[in-house]
Amino acid sequence: MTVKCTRFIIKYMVKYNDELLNDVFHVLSDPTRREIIRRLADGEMTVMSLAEPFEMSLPAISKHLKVLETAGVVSKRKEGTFRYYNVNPDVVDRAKEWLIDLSKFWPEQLINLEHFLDQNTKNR
Amino acid sequence: MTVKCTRFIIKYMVKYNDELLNDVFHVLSDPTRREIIRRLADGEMTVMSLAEPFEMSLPAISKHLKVLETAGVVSKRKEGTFRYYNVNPDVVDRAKEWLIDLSKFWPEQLINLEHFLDQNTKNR
DNA sequence: TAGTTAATTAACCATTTTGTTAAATATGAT
DNA sequence: ATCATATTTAACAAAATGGTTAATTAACTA
Repeated sequence: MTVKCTRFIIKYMVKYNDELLNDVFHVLSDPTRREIIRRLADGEMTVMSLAEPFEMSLPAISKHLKVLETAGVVSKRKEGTFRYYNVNPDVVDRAKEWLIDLSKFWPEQLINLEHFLDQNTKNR
Repeated sequence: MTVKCTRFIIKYMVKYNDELLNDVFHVLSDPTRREIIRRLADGEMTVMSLAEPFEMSLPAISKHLKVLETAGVVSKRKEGTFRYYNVNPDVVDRAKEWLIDLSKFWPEQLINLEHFLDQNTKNR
């Protein structure tokens, strides 16, 4: 089977898994992009309707969508002049899995809360 | 109870929860910082021992630790000339919770995998 | 006191990020 | 062909990021 490459494929079929995490976490560090992802979880949307609740310009949203697409977090489907964006849950879930795996190694929360309070009462 | 303020408290007691997520996800977008967090999950460490496996300079590590500390992801404890860094699991877990909450609204994975393949075979 | 060690800060630099406005592209409708 | 609509690209600017080396601070040690 031949697969026409998107940015996503080009970037991640070849390289380390690390970079996918870099990009997905970077995607998630912006509140606009988090909101876009949240809304796409309800189903595909056009750029215009995605942009509607935000105060920024359309090109700004377009750029965010490119960041999301490059990270593999969304993909798009053409229909006339419209682009319908979809989220790719499996890609976002890599970040979730990383965090879940990490938390398996947490020491008990209570001890750490203690530590934290110590930090914020005694020391600089 | 009076609490002497750290960067963390100053920043987040007052402001939106959104900013905590911005910062925690930003922290996680860097592989050096992810590795630091991973290693701190095994217990506290000094800057020197944290820096040891990395190829970058000590000040670079110091900066990463400040980013981590400002985001509330780690805190430190003084002992002589040493600073022992600890991870604050509860703060990292906010990111995990956000992703877990999000994934409750995912449509079924299969349908989205289909979508994804469509994207990468038919369209530009 | 002088020296050593651990860590941070300062000053700097290249690159990336995130927004802007204006122009370009592409599709559908008249 | 022309026009309107949806979206992207270009060109630009300010700020943030992530690294460097050199200098500074702080605590212990001889």
